[in-house]
This record gives sequence, structure tokens and C-alpha cells, in this order.
Amino acid sequence: MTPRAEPETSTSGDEFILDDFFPYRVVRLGRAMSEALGAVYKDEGITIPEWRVLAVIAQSDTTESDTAQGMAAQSMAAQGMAARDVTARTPMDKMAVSRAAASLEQKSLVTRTPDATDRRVAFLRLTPSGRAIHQRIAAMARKYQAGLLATIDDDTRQNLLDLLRKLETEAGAVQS
Amino acid sequence: MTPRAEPETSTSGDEFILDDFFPYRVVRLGRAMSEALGAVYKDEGITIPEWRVLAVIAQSDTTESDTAQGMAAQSMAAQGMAARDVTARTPMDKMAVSRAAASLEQKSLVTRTPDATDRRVAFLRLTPSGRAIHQRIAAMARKYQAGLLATIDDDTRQNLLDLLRKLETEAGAVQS
DNA sequence: CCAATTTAGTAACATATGTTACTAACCAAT
DNA sequence: ATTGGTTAGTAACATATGTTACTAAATTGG
Repeated sequence: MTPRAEPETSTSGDEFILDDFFPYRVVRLGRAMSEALGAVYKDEGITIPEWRVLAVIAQSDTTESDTAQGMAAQSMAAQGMAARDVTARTPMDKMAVSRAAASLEQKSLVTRTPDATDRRVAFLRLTPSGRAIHQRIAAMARKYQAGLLATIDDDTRQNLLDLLRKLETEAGAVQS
Repeated sequence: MTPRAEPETSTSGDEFILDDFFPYRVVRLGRAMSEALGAVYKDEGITIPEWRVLAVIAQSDTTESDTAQGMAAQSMAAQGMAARDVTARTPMDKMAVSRAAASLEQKSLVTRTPDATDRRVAFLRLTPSGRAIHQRIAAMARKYQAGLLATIDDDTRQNLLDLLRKLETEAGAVQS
């Protein structure tokens, strides 16, 4: 009896079923995906924080032999990106970024060029091998994501992403 | 120009936008929720792994003064749960469980009773204060989840949970 | 009964992550 | 210019997490 037709996520009830607890489920999924992807990073000899930094820097990297005459662009583009900007675009704190950047420099995947006008900051830029490794990992990551989301139709997928975004903004705001 | 009406998650394109990368988004959401909840755990003086162990043990704990005559139940019920079973019901490895259990015992939130028939295993059970702390945290956690999901209607919510489950089983299986 | 293997749990070490607080450089405002 | 505050980055320490390999106790199969 009692055929259990209740909604999932024990929002009500008295028992607390960890398995039905939404944040736990999300963390678990994240962990599962990270583990799967971890193999890729490890193959390339970098860690997840390093990969994140690499990926963020790469976005400000008007890749390859592009319009190199564009010094006029007042974004930062070819100049690279300061560590503080990486910190701002990532859930990492500045110490984590500092460590990852140091390690990436060590591996000759990024360079640090001191800013002439503010001697506290140094711009991070990809080296050619840094760019290469980034592209290899990005390709794998894209492939992984595509495989994962393959069975989900476009609408659902879009809804899912919207939900994620919405939840993320709420996550920190809700009363605990 | 190029008004950017593309689907999210750069499954195609050449640029890799970390922000649109699904696994990254999930991990970030998980982190945001964990941080919010972390305050609750910290208030109660326990860590996340400890909370997980507590929560799993609590499930095998025919709580309070319930149908206490049910000794016949061949599950494990009132006997507690072995560390290995906690390991099985959690994404933690046995070392993590061992540590968390040791710490919980230290804090007198669980007891370890050696199994008479297999001297390798010890059953973990909640102490009264362990049960109390579990209930307080569970209440907060439920409340948090409810607040978080409040703005999402039931159907969407159920779909979301189904998706999470589905993705989790796929996460490890997909080719990387 | 007694190797040979498996299992539960933990010790000991390595690595990673979080935290605090420091240094150096910049920015005001007087 | 000198002081007070802020910012970028890192050093140094504390804690947490992952990894390996061990101990002790079952279990299996002769």
C-alpha cells in the first residue's frame, strides 16, 4: 500500500532523504561531470583551476595571427588579461588564480608581462603551446557536452540552462 | 550586426566560452548552494562530509519513539549502519566516510557499536544529540530548498529533477 | 585445516584548497 | 609631499581531500 506518488524533493515530509535533496543532487552531478572531464585535463597535464584560467584568458585572446594591428582597441584584447580580471570572471578567489597562473607560467602555457603603467599588475597571455592545449581541451569539452546533451531536445536544453542561471542567482540570496 | 540569436552552450562555434559550458555551470551552481548551506552546517559545528554521513545514517534510523516493536524488520533499522553502507550511498570514498565518522563520534553525535558477528565492522548510530542536530539541519535544508525552488512550478521542477538524474547516469558514461 | 583472496577500516603521506595577513604599488585629499 | 586608505598579488600557515598501502578479520577453495 501507500504507492508513493509524491513529488520528489522532500520539501514537505518529516524524513530527510539526502538523495532527494536538490543541492546535493546538483553537486553530485557536477562532481560526476568533473571526474569525467578530469581525465581530459590530466592527459594534458593541467588541473581544473588551471584550465579555468586558461579558458578565461583565451577569451580575451584575439586568437592567433589575427588583426594584430589593432592596438587601438581599448578593451584589452591582445594585451592579455590581468589576474584580477580572471578572478572576476570565475568563482575562484584571487589566491587560487594566483596559484594557477604561477603554475601555468611554470609550464610555459602563459606569460606574464608587467603592466608599464601599474607595476602591481601583470598581463597574462597564452603562449603558442598554451593556445594549442586550450584548443585541444576545448574541443574535447565541447564534444563531451554535446554527447551529454545529445538526447535532450533544444527547448528542454534551453530551459535547463535558463533554470540553472536563475537558480544560481537565487542560490546565494535565499534565506537559509 | 551579427545579432547573436544562437542557442546557448557553445556546442558548435570555435570560441570556447567557459560561462556557457554546461558542466561548469552546474559546478558553479552547486558551489553557490553549498556555500549558502555551509553557513548552516558551520553554525552547527559540522562539515559537509559529516553532514552527509549524518543524513545517511539518519535514514536507517527508525527515528524516535516510532514503531519500536518492529525488531523483525530484516533491514538494519535500529542497529545502525556500517561505514561501508554509507560509502555505498554517497559519492564519498571509504576514507572520507571513515574520517567523517571518526569526527562525528568525537563530537558524540554518533556511536560505533562493533558488530558481534563480523569484528571488522562497526555500526554507526545517532546519539540523541546527533539526532537533534540532524533534525535542525534537515529543517533548514528543506527550507532552503523550498525557497530556492519556490518560483518554479511543479512540472518544471519535476522535469528538472528527472533531467538531473538522467544526466548523472550519463555523465560518467559519455565518451570524453 | 590452511594458504590465497577479498573486505572493512584506517594510518601515513602527498597534494590541494582555504585563510590570514603581508608587501608593494597606487590613489586621494589635504 | 605626507598620511590614510585601497588594490594586486603572494607568502605562510592551517585544514581538507585524495592516494597508497597497510592491518586485521572474514571468505574461498582446495
